[in-house]
Formats: sequence, C-alpha cells, structure tokens
Amino acid sequence: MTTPVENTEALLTPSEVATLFRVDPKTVTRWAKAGKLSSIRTLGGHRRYRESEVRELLSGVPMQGGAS
Amino acid sequence: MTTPVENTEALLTPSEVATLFRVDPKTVTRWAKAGKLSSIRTLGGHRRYRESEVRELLSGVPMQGGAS
DNA sequence: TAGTAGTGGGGTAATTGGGGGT
DNA sequence: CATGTCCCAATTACCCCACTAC
Repeated sequence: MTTPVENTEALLTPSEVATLFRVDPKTVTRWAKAGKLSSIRTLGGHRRYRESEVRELLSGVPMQGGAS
Repeated sequence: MTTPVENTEALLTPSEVATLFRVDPKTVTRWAKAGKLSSIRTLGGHRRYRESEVRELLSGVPMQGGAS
C-alpha cells in the first residue's frame, strides 16, 4: 500500500507454473509460445508468468474472447 | 528460493488415478465427464485430478460438499 | 569470478482426448 | 448403465546441449 514504486505483479517461474498444473516446465513454455499464457521475458530471454493469470486458469476460468 | 506459491493442490494424472482405482484411464475420463470426479483441465485440454478428492473416493467416503 | 540450478530450443516416444462399438 | 478396446489427432514428457539466473 504505502510501498514506493511498487507496481510489480507477482511473477512465477516456469517450474512453479508447471508444478501448479502438474505438467512439465517445457509444457508451460509451449503454452506461452501458443499464446495461451501471457509471458514476460527477462533480459536474458527467460519467461516469467503472472501469478494472477495462472491462478485464474487453475480456477477453471474460461478464456475470454474465445467463442465458437 | 522463495516459494510464493503455497495454495497448491496436489494433482494427479489420469493414468495415476486409473492405477489407483485399478481401471482404465478412459474410465476415469468417463467419471470426470459424468461429474463424479472433479477435474482441472490443462491449457492443452488434458485433465488433472485432485489427489485429496481421489483419496477420499478411495477411502469409500465420497465428498458431498465438493464443487462440480 | 566461479559454480549450481533452472531455462530455452529442437526432436522423438508416450499419454490423453474424442468418437464408436462390444 | 458402466467398463474396456478400437481408431485417429493433439498434447505432453523426456532426450540432447548452450545460455541465463542467482
């Protein structure tokens, strides 16, 4: 709340997301490539994922915009 | 390393649940479709099952307050 | 600066999903 | 009605090595 310059969203590493979904870290990377998961790249090229988004996906929240 | 993720429920793969119940993985899928078993889908469409729920079922004490 | 763990990238085998039939 | 097995296509898991993160 009173934290200065604090707009940082909690980020998760590929292995952490993989543990949450009970899948392989490589699979999480695949989801990011497919655009199914928002990924933030580090300056070195590694990916970080938003904890809030991951939790919504785990909660069974349907994807937005997707209609058929 | 810090572990900001602690709200994690242990998940099981279809084959693991099938092994525990001594049935075919397809059968576990049937149970999920029938709503007899809570299932969490991966972003690729594969199902993951809650270990706690499976254990309750294996114990012969099905959860009545479970979310569908 | 060095060292260990994790990650990215590509490729291949195993598992899973869905429908249909016994 | 419930389960096991067939088909196929898609997704996932594990193999390698090079680079990043801490």
